[in-house]
Amino acid sequence: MRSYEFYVWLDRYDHAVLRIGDFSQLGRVSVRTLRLYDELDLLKPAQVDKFTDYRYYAVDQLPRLNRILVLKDLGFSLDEIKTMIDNALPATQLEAMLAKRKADVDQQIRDEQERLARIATRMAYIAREGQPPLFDIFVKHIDAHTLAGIRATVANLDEMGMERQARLSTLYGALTQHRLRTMPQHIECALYYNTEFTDEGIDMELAVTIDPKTAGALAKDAAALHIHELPACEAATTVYGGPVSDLVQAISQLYYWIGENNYASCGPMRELHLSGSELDLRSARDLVTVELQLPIERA
Amino acid sequence: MRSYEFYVWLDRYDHAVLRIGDFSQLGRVSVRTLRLYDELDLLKPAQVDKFTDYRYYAVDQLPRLNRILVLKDLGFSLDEIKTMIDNALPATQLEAMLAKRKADVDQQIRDEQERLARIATRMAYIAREGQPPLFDIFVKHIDAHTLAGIRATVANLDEMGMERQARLSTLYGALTQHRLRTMPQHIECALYYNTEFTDEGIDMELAVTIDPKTAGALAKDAAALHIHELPACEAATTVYGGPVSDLVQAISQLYYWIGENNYASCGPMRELHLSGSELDLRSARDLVTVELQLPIERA
DNA sequence: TTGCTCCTCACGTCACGTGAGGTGGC
DNA sequence: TTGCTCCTCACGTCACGTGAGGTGGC
Repeated sequence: MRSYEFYVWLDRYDHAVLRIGDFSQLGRVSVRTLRLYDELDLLKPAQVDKFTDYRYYAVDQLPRLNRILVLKDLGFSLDEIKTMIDNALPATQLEAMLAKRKADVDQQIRDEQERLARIATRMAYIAREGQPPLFDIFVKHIDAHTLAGIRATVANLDEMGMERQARLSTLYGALTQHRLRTMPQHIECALYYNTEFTDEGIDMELAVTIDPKTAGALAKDAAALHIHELPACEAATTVYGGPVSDLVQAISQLYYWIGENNYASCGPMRELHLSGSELDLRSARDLVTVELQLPIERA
Repeated sequence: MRSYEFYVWLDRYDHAVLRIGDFSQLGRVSVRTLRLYDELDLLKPAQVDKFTDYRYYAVDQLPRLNRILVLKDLGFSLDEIKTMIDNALPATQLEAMLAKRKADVDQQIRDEQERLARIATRMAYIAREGQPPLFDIFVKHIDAHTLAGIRATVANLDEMGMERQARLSTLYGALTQHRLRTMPQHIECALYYNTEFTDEGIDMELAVTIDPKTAGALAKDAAALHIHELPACEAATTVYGGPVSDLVQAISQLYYWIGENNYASCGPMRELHLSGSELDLRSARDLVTVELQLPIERA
């Protein structure tokens, strides 16, 4: 064959040994990648020139390279691949690793599909309203809290403001009377027990978070107060900043959003007063910062 | 309210200004994250103590933080979020960005689903055979090549070896006779034109890659040779290393794999002789390294 | 000799987590 | 004064890409 006038592949790499550039082309990886795999002991060159440090690879190293690439493609890290290849793991262990990988990918697909719904919701909003949503809604985990509150039904929206301030006064009065020590960072909040948005017969509670350790004693002392545990939950939440009067928009947006994203509410909506007590409000045009939490579950 | 014996939230943060730790708890992000967002000008503290460099945040900065978190959750980078928030982009541009994001997520879901199939294939193999596959198969893009070859039908497997070596001799003879200069790294290969695996009436071609620039002249000169372009394609590929006699296992695995992963073959299978010319083989037990490429399309 | 290939650092990527080492605030 | 919180570096993450600066091979 040496007499042919064209270069036969074997002429150049007589013992089927390739320089790194040629091996990288055959294997469809970068030279940098081969150097990295060498360094990580994932794939060492068949030989290394002791004077020039040139790396030389044998063609029959391709299967090993391909095994690495396949496992990488399945989503394993180079570290995991090293374990899988070097230790010749038993089949059961390989199956376990693959099963784990499969579960992870399954989960990731579900996550991406939910993300897709959230993107679609936002796109629909902008298409409809011509601007980004005023309230950014997302799901987060809410820890359990212990509350001391006063629950009552308000006849309609007109009476809401007065009613609420009256209840709050009573609440704080009772707390003072019983010399209550709450959590250092207690938060004032309102709960809405109606299962959907309504403008009359509003069943609500005004409350503050209290130290669960004192809850037992308090329950006996202050019978007027509703002492109860608010369970931990997942909730669609948003922080509203603006005049009290427009808070209702945020609330309805929240209900709309959970519908779009395939959730259903599963508990009273919680309204946290972040910018101070509602007792300090003088007008519906006063600015407040309020966090809304709507407990949800998959519909 | 100051007279209450418990700490009211407003007592501590009189103007609803929080230290970084408290703001990070309210916003459900780490302190480190807030510092980063400060540095990136994504969310600057409402005020910074000029002596201590303490960062102080206002409660009404929560909506901005949440907007950042929501956009991050949709998959935007902090850089993109900065553009979206700072420049008050027009709705059309926001929609375009969201549409792009949606397309990306769509694609990612499809990718992950295909990955899932590949994982399942491998799991099934290991469950069935008790060991990882001998040949690692994956899909890659193959560029177009120009070939000079000799096509013939081989009656059955017994005659295969002799037939092939005879054809190859003819091929190399013709190339020599016409003083052909091929690509420096030309590769010898075999093509299988039967659309599925068969052991008789095998329609095949033995060929070498040639420089496309010389293909025209060659076609006139060497009428005995089949000069043609092998189109670019996607192919399921594997590199087989071992005795020639077991190569057939790799071939059948390849066909099995594409079925499992919902592909169909769409062209003749290509067999590249990586470890040298088939002419040098003396026995079916000789070791070879061969790359198999099976052109595919979605079934 | 001229290109071309190879070599070894070493920085950059992305969004933080995790110390180290030091200081302010109640 | 003692914890607790805050501060600023600065390294690590993961799998490479991309030069910089220098040398071997045909």
